[in-house]
Amino acid sequence: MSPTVDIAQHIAQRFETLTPQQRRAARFLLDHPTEVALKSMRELAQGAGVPPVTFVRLARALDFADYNALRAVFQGDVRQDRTRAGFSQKARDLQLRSGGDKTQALVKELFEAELDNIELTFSQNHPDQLIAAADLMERARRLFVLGRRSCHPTAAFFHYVHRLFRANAVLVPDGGQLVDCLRDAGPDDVLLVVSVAPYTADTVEAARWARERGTRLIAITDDRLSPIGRLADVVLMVGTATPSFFHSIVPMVALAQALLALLVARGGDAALAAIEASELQLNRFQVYWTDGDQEPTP
Amino acid sequence: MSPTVDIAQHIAQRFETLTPQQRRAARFLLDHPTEVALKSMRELAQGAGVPPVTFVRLARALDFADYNALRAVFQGDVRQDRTRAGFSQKARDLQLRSGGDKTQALVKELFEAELDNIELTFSQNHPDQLIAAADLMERARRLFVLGRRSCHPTAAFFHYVHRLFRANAVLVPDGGQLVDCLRDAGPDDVLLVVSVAPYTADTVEAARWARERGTRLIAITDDRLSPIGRLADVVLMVGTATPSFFHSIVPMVALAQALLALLVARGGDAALAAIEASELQLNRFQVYWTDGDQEPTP
DNA sequence: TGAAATATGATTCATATGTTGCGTTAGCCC
DNA sequence: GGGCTAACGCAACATATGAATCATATTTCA
Repeated sequence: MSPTVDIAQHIAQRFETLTPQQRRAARFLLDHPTEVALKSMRELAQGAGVPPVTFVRLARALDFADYNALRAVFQGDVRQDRTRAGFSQKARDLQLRSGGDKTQALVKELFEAELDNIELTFSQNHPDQLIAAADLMERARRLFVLGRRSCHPTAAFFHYVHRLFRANAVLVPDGGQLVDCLRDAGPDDVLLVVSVAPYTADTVEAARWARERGTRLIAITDDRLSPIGRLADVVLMVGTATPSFFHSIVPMVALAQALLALLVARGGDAALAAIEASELQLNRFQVYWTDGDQEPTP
Repeated sequence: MSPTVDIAQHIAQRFETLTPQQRRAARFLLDHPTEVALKSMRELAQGAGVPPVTFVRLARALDFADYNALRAVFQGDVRQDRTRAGFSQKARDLQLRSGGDKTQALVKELFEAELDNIELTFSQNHPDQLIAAADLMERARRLFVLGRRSCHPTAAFFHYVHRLFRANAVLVPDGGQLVDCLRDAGPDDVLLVVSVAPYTADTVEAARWARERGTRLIAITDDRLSPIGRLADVVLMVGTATPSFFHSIVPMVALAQALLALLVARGGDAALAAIEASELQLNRFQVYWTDGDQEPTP
């Protein structure tokens, strides 16, 4: 795990306790980790739009002896990344005909952005975090799955597949009042929430509600410091960048799929048996189209 | 190792002209490029076993204005490596390899499969096909969007975003009878259908129905020869391979997003104005959460 | 060998950096 | 509104840093 994750988690945990200016500085740290390693405090301060002293206070607030100790973490990351990753770059060429067309260029960019998103998603989330999420979900009495608006499809997909091998998932509908669904959520339950900026107000509310009730929270989100990221027991990060006007949900879907795969992989025979039963049922109800030369792919 | 190559070559060329102590310092630079970027001259001097001033003299001997200019080269390398290769593939490979865990291997495979899926998707679909699909949709009176079961989230997402800039899309609900929705579909309408094997029976039916009525058909599917692929005016191909037990919907989502981006890019000012109106409306209804200390990062 | 030229490192200096102290401001509770 | 606490930022401080100076050591060549 790139250790930036550690410091990021630490910052996220303490984020509530930080003062507004310190939060601004903290955001800057996470947004520009390399600069932190390289530049001086005063330079960073200028970039972040805060006085230098804020970084000193931030370091202390995060239990570092001094600012140098904090910076040392970021410098350590740089060293590690460089020694590990080496310096070469994977040559990636989407073999689009060199049309020179603007539209073709756009399409190419769109797809490269998705590749980057997936890469980013899987580098930002150490398998241990996925495993931690799977742990929580396995032990859950009920698993509420929540995603509003553009995030709802991801939640719905997760729920659909999840129900193939386990019956305790509840999909919170996209319309209507959340509280109707979450009213009796308790400490034995888990809430999987999917949300990226801009965060829908009721999703934030739901996260707080869950937190107050002791319900464990797993968040698929784009900002550790967002209200949802801060509250979550497990944060799974996604990048949403794209040349399009609308954020990408590809990384969320990819994460959701990875979680599902993990759950089944760990669920063993019971999960497999459940899946088999689901398939039988679907076949029995003639859900799928059949043809002479066609056979149902598993 | 990319741009460090430049400085390395430069040093190699001048190496003969350097004094013995400067050579020692120069060797140290090339052996520890990351440290040069991070540490102070004095610290390096200690590590290299030369007095600090040697680095100043070395910088001048290499035609740099001062030591800072020399160090800036190394810092630039760090930045470049991190932003571009940075957290990417190779680092991740090594990370995962170091664990040796089976679960980690699974996670790695899952993500690599998605990368392959995206690449495959974009190599299988020439931009012209996306453009053809966009053409059809633009001219459509109504645009029916259909996806059953696991493909429904993709359809729903497409519909949600599409409605932000155009009002003529109709999402066929996942439950219930298709015919209720498509009854009056005609030759001026377009049906966007998302379906991969195993094909749900009613999706196939819907495709036939549309075809009979003269409704144009755009298919996001995994097989050109499937009943849906055969009937479609435009086929957009997706790969769905994954080590998971369930097929991946990531490529469909990526395609859907690409289509949306194309539609907006071609929609011009009208589309942008519609999006703006949508945003205003959402803000007005206070859909999104707002925070005081939040500010747009530069 | 001896003188000139070069190389080297200790010392010093001006500046940059991280930190501290203190006065001011802003928010909050009674 | 008044009193209180927390937050903030300016200015001063001690230290660290890069560079200049100069004396000494080493090399070079007659």
